[in-house]
Amino acid sequence: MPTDKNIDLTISEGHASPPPKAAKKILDVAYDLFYRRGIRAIGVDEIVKRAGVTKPSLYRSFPSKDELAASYLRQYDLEYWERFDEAVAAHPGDPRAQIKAFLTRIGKRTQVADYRGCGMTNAAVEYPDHSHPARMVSEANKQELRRRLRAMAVAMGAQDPDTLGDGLLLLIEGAYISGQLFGLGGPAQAVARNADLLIEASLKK
Amino acid sequence: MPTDKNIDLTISEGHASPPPKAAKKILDVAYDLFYRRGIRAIGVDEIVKRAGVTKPSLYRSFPSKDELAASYLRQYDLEYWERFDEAVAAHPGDPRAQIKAFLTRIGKRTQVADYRGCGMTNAAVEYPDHSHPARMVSEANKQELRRRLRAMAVAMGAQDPDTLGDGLLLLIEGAYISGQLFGLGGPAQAVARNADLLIEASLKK
DNA sequence: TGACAATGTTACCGATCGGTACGTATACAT
DNA sequence: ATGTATACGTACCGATCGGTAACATTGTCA
Repeated sequence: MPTDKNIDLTISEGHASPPPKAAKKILDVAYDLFYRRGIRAIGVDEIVKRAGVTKPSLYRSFPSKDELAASYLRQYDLEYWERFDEAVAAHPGDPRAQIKAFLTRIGKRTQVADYRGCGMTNAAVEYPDHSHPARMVSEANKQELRRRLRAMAVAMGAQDPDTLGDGLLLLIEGAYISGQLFGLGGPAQAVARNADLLIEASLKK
Repeated sequence: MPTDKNIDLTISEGHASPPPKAAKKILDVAYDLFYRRGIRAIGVDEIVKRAGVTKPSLYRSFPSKDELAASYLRQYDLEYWERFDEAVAAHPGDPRAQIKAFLTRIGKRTQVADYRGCGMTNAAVEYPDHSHPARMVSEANKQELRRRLRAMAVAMGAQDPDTLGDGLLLLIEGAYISGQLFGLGGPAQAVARNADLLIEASLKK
């Protein structure tokens, strides 16, 4: 079947053909609009208009709006773990400092006007149906987050690593949500402090 | 101006006229659909169909879909504080036990299939615009939650009550979100345990 | 019996939704 | 130059969106 839609947006290097420029523009615009205003709130017409392309161009690169939303989240996923790994790399062998660095960054990020939380979390709220393409990306991302946090709780020497890992996840999700709910001066700025208290209380004596 | 739409759904007692039956049916159905599937995902046509009424009936009782959504959240708000006050009343003068009771209940509630989190939180995610009627109800509810939690942190004798109150709020919001993200066996079941650890670590020595 | 308020009925509005049939322009290899 | 493939644009589709106009029907109370 020659109906292979070009979802793979890999930028071909050097001499190779630098293909679908439209697809990249579309995904960039969709990323911004979906994140800031919500997926359901944005129609494909607005996306193609802002991207300076036309609708058929969108549907040549993406099989549906739902799949475009999933692509947006896959991009979000990439950048999410980049940020996560930066915090980890900044404190080699010190998981507690890694967590603190990651949460301090989140806490800061929530303290800007019109902060919109986590794109993954938001997408899951918008699409309760577990079979929706966007939600599946979101759920996979969160499972991975849970896995990493629990592993770090083990490395920290927690009495009950699963409980601590999950507690950290709750604080993080709480920061994402309350960041967009309260705006400046909200509870999210206290996330790193509370996480550190929780860690301290969870270590083996 | 005689355009007083009947948003007040007070049930008149006894002999008084038991008016708008349609409005109640509409709000009940809207409540269920908005909560389970999301506000943006549900059209007014589906609401009136499931309620067994017609569209003009809806627009005689509610000025717009947005206002119907706000009414849904006002109802949600009422029931929310009912549940909160139940946990408080169960442990008079013992804020720590009150929190524990409230969070244990949340933790249990999240452990059912197709749990959909907090209607207030979800609405805020669906409507980033701060001027949207539904979002305004949601934000007011969360401000009140923050106020109460901080007051309870004071009553518990926390070293830094604002930080503890906000930490509890983060855990709660995290439970709402991860409850619907992870389904059974998710991190939300650990919310009460983590809250208690955090409280213990936050008290004056 | 008459008046009023609440609900129902039917039909409609313009706007927007996600998605597509089909013709055109451009690039490159031969 | 010509064929071939790929990318793009014009114009359109049916369905649904939130919302309304105009009128008929019902039940209640005076």
